[in-house]
Amino acid sequence: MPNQDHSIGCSVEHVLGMVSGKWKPIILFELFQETKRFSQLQQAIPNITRQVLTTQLRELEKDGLISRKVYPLVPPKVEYTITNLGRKFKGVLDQIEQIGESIVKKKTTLK
Amino acid sequence: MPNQDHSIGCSVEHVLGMVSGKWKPIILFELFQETKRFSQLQQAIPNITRQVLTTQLRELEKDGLISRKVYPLVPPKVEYTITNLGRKFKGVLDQIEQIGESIVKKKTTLK
DNA sequence: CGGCATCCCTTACGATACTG
DNA sequence: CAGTATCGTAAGGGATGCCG
Repeated sequence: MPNQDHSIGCSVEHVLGMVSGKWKPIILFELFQETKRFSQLQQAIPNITRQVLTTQLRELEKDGLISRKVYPLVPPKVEYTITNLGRKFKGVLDQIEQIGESIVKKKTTLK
Repeated sequence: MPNQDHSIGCSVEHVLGMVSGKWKPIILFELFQETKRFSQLQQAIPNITRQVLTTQLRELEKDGLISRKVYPLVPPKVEYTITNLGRKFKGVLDQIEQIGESIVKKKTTLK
């Protein structure tokens, strides 16, 4: 059943929600570069608490955008890697970034 | 000052917020097609209350994605039109829609 | 090191009733 | 027709403390 109606809008809403967390775009930008440990993400993103970082990572993992690998060591070591699905969002976020720049540019031009 | 740090993530977050309202993508899809009246949007989007539709439209207008034209008539007539800035989001939303489809396809393949 | 449990606060969203 | 005003609820995010 091909959808012509609002199931389209519905799926868009769902996918949009996958990257709409307050810190998710930043986390993804970090992981687009390379696989990183939890502590590396904490350092790369100051102002985020462990609790919130954990939550956002869990959601990204649940939605299949990143994968989580635990090394059974003491002390613990956990690595987060972008998945193929997660990589598909790079184009989207880059476009959004460009729109952001065009808005900033327009603002400065106005003054 | 060219930004290498998180002002990038910050602007992305801001732009993302512009389209992250629960109904905003749907509203934009409607207005990508053509200028529409308030009542047309209501009919096109069942399940949305007037209050919420009004709020989302006001936010889209405030962020410059749509423009609002009031015809001083009785009964009132108000038209909403996508702006140039708003049109820039078409590519983003189309990409997101494609990702959504790829996810749905993968799910059915798994079963 | 990388969590989870708990509490709090703000915001988004929604239902309903009234109005120029 | 196209709103505003008011109220209620739920979710997202944040601060802090404990744990294997």
